[in-house]
Amino acid sequence: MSGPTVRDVAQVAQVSLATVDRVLNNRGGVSAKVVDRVKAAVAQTGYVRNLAAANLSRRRIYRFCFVVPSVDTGFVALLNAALVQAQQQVQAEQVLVQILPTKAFDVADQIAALRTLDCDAVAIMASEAPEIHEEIAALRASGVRVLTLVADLPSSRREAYVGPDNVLAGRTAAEFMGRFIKDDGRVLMIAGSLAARDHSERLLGFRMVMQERYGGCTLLPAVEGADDADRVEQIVLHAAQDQHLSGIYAIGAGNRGLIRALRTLEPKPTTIVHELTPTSREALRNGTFDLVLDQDIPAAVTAAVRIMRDLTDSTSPPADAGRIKLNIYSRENI
Amino acid sequence: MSGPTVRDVAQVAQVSLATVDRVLNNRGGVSAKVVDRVKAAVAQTGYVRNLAAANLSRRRIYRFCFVVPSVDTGFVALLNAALVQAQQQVQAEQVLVQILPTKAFDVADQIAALRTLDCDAVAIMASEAPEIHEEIAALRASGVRVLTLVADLPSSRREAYVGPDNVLAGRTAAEFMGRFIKDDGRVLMIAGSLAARDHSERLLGFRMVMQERYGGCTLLPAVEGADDADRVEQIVLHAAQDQHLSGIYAIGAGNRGLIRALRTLEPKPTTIVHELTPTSREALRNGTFDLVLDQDIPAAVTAAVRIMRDLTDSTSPPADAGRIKLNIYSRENI
DNA sequence: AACAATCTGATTGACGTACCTCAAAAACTG
DNA sequence: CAGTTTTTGAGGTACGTCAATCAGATTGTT
Repeated sequence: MSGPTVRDVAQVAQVSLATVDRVLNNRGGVSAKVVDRVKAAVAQTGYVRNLAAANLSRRRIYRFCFVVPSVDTGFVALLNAALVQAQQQVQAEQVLVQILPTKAFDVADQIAALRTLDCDAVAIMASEAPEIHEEIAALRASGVRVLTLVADLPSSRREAYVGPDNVLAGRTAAEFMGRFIKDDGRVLMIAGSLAARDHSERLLGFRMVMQERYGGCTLLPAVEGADDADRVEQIVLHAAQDQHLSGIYAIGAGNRGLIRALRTLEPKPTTIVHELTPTSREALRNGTFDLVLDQDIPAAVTAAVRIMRDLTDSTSPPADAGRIKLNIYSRENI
Repeated sequence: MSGPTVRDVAQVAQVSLATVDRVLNNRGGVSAKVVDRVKAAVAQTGYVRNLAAANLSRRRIYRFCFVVPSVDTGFVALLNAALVQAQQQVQAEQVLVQILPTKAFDVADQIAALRTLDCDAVAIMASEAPEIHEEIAALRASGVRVLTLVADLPSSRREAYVGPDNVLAGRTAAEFMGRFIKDDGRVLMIAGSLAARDHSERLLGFRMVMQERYGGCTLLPAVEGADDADRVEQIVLHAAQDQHLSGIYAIGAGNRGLIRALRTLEPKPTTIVHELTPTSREALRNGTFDLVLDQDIPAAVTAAVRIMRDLTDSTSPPADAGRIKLNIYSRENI
């Protein structure tokens, strides 16, 4: 009834259980001839390792850690919620997930957090800093698998990145901006920080497509909103005071300020923002925002856990495993 | 090192292993007092059933079946590919997935297929017909769990539906159609079949939003393309021969014909279609199509398998488990 | 031919849960 | 209080794999 087991493979290959085991878990000490015979038997019988039994026997416990900044934005709240949920989902599979909050933008605190780690793999959401790179290298050296989350550190020794393609996100935003705007006017871009790699990549993509295909629009110089609502509000009001704004592309957080500013503008600029939070969802529904680009956070967490497991097992994860899809939300499909 | 086991629970609750087992798998025959004590012990120790061990011990094999029409459209091809992939993914977890192709639109053949079934649960993609409803009822009566895939049969005795919210899909299409069209002109809607529930629901949603918010556009009466390329081509050419078309919403298959027709039209109507297939992807990339709405087929298959497992285990799946997200693709994010 | 080195077989005991039996204990029944 | 029913305990086997040991067989080398 059940699928073929190692016993069946052994029988077909005409070898002992021990030998099959040696081949399957490549423990070595088996002649090439026999290896081939066993592999052929695996193919012939259609044997697939019973994961449940394997994990049980191995009694492996995966210990994973997520290092995330603790700031009060909807995005981080969603991320934490997704992490807690993942925690519960995987605990039945002997996977322990630890969440380690760090002070945002505080490199020293992040380093300290990384030093306390005791786990098989860690996913880091951190800013770009040489010290962080060094710490990642140290972790790797001590056998911990490291991946970056949401914001990549490509030049570090991290082994994988889980998050969206931010250039593509920017390009997509531009494509819709260009099609939504009827009058060719001025477009304002607000980033959280130009030093944040994810933000600058989005800007880059946005600019590329706007210039390529929607040259009628005038791109104002990009401004930093520091993910702060008040700051964002001021920026928008200032940019709109002299002349009409046709479009706003808000890359970082601080959407509450953006909404406040938009209430005073008439006609309302076409507004595209990132991350589907309760705030942006409501703004989308009532027409304040025209489009929300969202990285699917639960999907990212799931992907991260899966990659961590693959890395820990030393089975290289699929190349595109970390690419998180970009979700596009209009007022109709939230 | 490892998490708490039944043994720990038994010790804390001051009962035997057998009693813990009776409580955990509610086999009955345990006094209320003791049940409470065991449950408290579970809570106290933080015991979580080790799924690997449980499945292993149970040696449960799930046998699931997908009944899908075998027509030569990109969508069905993608569905089959997703099914084959799912097949491989879950076989390590002792889940056997069988794929049963049926002749499309041939109710007798579909009935015959359903009669041959021997499995725990089945996902059906079938047309609406009283005989199918009866057959579903018969399956349910014999203990098979039944769910519908992609196209729902809400009035049947199916226990779940996996697929997108098609009204919402139509509404979303309309939202983007309205925003993309600059001149308020005539919009053509092509369905595969008006009798197909998914298609008619999309039409409904599309019409609602167009009339509600984009009243400037004129909606032509919906036409049936029968998922056939030549037929679709004729429809478009005919609709465009007298007067300019501003927009086309293509609901079913037959996109190759649509592309052929669009080549002859100048200026090109804003075109929104369903399903991201190699054909539609290419058309999106080169600007022939403006937007593609896609139901994530792999996600649907995964969701279906998960629901089948939940149903088979008699643990009711989450209410929204079958709702498949609608993916929106522009030329930039494919 | 003797020796080492390499390969292979046979066997065993976990891992944590499910499921079953049999007997003993406790709780009711009249 | 004897008899019945319900509740609990003790113990075993099985699931498929991993990991380890030890003995035996097959090679290759001098």
